[in-house]
Amino acid sequence: MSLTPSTTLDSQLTSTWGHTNPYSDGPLVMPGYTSRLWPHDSQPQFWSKHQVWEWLQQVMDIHQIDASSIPFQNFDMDGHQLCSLSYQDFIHAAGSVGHILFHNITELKWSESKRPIRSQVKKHNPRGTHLWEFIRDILLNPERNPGLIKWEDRAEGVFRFLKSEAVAQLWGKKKNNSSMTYEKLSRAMRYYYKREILERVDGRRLVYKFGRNARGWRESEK
DNA sequence: CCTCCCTTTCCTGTTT
DNA sequence: TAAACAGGAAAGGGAG
Repeated sequence: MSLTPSTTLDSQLTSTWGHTNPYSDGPLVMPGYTSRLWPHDSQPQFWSKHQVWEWLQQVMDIHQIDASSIPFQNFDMDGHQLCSLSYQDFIHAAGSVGHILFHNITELKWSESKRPIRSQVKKHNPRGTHLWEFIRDILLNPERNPGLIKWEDRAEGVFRFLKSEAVAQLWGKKKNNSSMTYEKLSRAMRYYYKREILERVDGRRLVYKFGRNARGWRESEK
């Protein structure tokens, strides 16, 4: 087996991710999906902006609501700000979805005071983020992931891998598998065609398109 | 212990 | 020629 020299990948990842502690500042590899939690993870008032965004994605997924239903930019705030919003604030920010969000965050605040470690965000997807969700989250965090994957057609959900091996290494890191390669990652991607999580894009290398069963990637409506 | 689901690994062949 | 793409086959492994 021949692999691209790891030094190349290391430098790609290092330049992309820097040396920040992945558990301290809006990690892409989400703490809620890994086995170890730290106390603040379950306390909404201590969430970072990224964690608020992560929570939004989760609630939308759980309720099978498309991400285009609410303007995510209205929730560009940290956990402290989120927790201070009134019911009316939620309705103003998210319309009919507002009451679902308000209910959810209220429950989280409540349950936190009784079972500090468990939160409902964690319960939903204990097996961890699936590959397509991992890819989606990279795409939705351009400021944290410059140059890994890029939208080709934002509205249609078409995207292209720019640093395929770097993404594979990152995926491997999340799965604690240092031997992950794009070759193997792409096989998993191809299985998504049948499930219509991805649609085939012919003739364009490293290009994929989200399918009807992929949720949470659409641009927010204005 | 078993089953289900989602990969992961490996492979052979094809295409760009 | 190297890198991607195509899928079959089978193993891995976590969750229930």
